[in-house]
Amino acid sequence: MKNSYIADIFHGIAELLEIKGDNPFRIRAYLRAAENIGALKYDIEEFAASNKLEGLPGIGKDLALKIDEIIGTGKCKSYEELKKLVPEGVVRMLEIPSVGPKSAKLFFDSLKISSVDELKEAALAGSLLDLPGIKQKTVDNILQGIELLKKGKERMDLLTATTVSGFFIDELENIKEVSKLIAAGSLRRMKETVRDIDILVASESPKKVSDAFIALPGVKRVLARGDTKSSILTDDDIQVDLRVLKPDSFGAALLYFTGSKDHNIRLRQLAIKLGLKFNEYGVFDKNGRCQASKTEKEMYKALGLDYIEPQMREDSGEIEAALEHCLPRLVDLKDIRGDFHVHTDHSDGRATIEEMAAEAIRLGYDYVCLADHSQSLKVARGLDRKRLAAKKRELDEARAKLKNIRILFGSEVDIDLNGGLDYKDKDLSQFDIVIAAIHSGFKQTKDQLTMRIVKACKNKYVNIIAHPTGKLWPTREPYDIDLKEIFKVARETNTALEISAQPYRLDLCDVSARLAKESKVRLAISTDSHDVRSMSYMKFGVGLAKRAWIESRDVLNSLRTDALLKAIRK
DNA sequence: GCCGTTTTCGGCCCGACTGTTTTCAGTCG
Repeated sequence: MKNSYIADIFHGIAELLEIKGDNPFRIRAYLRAAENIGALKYDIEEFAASNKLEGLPGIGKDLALKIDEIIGTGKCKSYEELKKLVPEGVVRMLEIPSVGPKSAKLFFDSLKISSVDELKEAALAGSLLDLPGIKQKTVDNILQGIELLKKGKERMDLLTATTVSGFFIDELENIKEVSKLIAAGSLRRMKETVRDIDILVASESPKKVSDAFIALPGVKRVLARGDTKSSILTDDDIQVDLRVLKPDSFGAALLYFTGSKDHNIRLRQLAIKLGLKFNEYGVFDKNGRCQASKTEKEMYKALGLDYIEPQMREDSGEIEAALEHCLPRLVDLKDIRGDFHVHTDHSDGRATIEEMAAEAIRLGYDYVCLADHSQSLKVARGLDRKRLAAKKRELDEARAKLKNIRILFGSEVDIDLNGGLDYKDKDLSQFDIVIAAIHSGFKQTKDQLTMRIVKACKNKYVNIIAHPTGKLWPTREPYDIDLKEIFKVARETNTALEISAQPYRLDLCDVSARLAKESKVRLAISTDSHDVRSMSYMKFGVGLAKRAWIESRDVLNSLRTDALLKAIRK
C-alpha cells in the first residue's frame, strides 16, 4: 500500500470535516498527518509492522489505529461514513477560488447544490442571492472562480516562472520608489514546478508601487488590491502576487514570503516557545520590541538558528539541523566545473562542437563533455561508428583551437530493452565519459526497467546514468523503478546518477536525489543541452541539488579535470 | 486529533484583503 493512498484518505477526511464545520484543530491534525505521511521517505507499512506508527510526527493513538485499519482493510470506516453525509461534488466546489468550506456548506445545506455545474447554474439564475451574506459581487466572484477552475490552474515549469517573474521584476525596477525587489515563493525555493509568482518589494511608498504594478502591461485582471498586498492575473492566466513593505522589515518579509508554509509555521511555533512573536514584520519580544527584521540571517539568529538556504525550507529536518548547527554546506553554482551532458549538431543538437565548447568557456568551466546519441536512436540522428569517427576528428580540431577548456569525448548511449548497450565495449572504450540512458520501453515492468539500469551500471565503461526515471513534465510520469536497488548498485559500481537540470526533466527529483546522497551515490548535475542557451539551465539543476541537501563533495562535476578523470575510473 | 525542558489539559501560526457588514466572517497564502 502506498503512503500516498493513506495520505489521500486523511486529506479527504480533513476536507469533509471542514465542510461539516468540525473543530479546526482536529482538521489541521488530519492535514498535518496527511502531509507527514506523504513526505515519508519509507513505506509506512514498515512502521506499522514494527508498531512504530505513533513515533511518527503528527500521528497519535487514534490516527495510528486508522492507519492500521487502512493497511488491513484498504478502507477507513469513519471516512466512508463522512462521505455518506457530503456528496463528492460538494468537496469539488472547494477547488473554486473564493469558495471555501463555509460557502460550500451553505450552498449544499440551503439549496441542495452538490456540484460545480449546479453552482454555476444557481449563480446564473440568481438564486444564490437569496442566501444570507451573498450579493451580486460574491456571485460574480464565484462565476469567475468557476471559469478559472475550468481552465485549470496548472503549475508551470521553472523556466516559464523565471521568465514571467523576470518580466515583472524588470518593469518594477524602473519605478523610482522601489528600493529592493526579489522573486520569493516557491520559485526562490526552486521547487520543481511553481503555481504562482511572488514578488517582494521594499519601498517607503507602497501605494505608488502597488498602483504601478496593477497598471503594468500584461495584467489582465486585478484579483486583490491593498496597501501592502496585491494580486493580478496575467494575459496567460498566471497569478502574480506583489507584497510591498518598508525596507526595515525586508528580511522578515522575505522569509515570510519565501515560505514554505510549513517551514514558516515551524518558525512561529519555535518563537512562541521562546516567548517571542514571529511575523512578516520581524521577531518581537513580549513587550513588542523588535528583535530582528532587516535580514533573514538576523531573523533565524533571533530564534537560535543558523541561516537556512531557501531551497531547504520545507520543514524536512532543516530546522532541527539549524538548531544543532549541523546544516550541510550546500553545493553552489560556482562549485560547478563542467557539464557532462551536452549534444551537438552531430546528433540532435543545434550547435557545433566549437559553439558548445565556447559557451562552456564563457560559463567559466574547466571541461565540457560532448555526449551525442548512439546509433540506434534514429529519431535523434544517433551516431554509427563511421559518423562517430568523423565527430572525433572535428572534436580534435576544436581541442587544438580552444585551449581554455578540456573538451571530453562522450556519448549518451542507449540502453536496449534487455539492458544491453548500443555500442560494443571496444567502441565504448574510446570515450572519456559514457552516459547511459533509457529512451524506449518505458512500459516494461518495474523489475525489467530496474534490471536494465542495473546492468548498465555494471558495464565497466558506463560512468553516468542519465535522467534515471525518464520523467518528462507534464506529459510523462517517471517510470517505475526500484531506486533503492539502483542506488546500491550505482554505489558498488562507482556509477554516478544524473540530476538533469532540464526544467522539463529535473530527474532525479529532489526527494530521490536526497536518498541517493544518503546512499552515498555520486551525482552528476547536467543540462542535457541541445543548444547554447540551455547550458545556462545548470542553475535549475543546482537548485534541485540544494533542495536535496547535496554538498559539492557529492557532485561529480564539482571536481577539477584531473580529479574527475581519476574519480570516474571503475 | 496531537502534544509536552513552563503543560497530561488546554492550547494549537499569523496577517492581509474582500464583501458583507456597522464590527466581522470567510478565504487565502
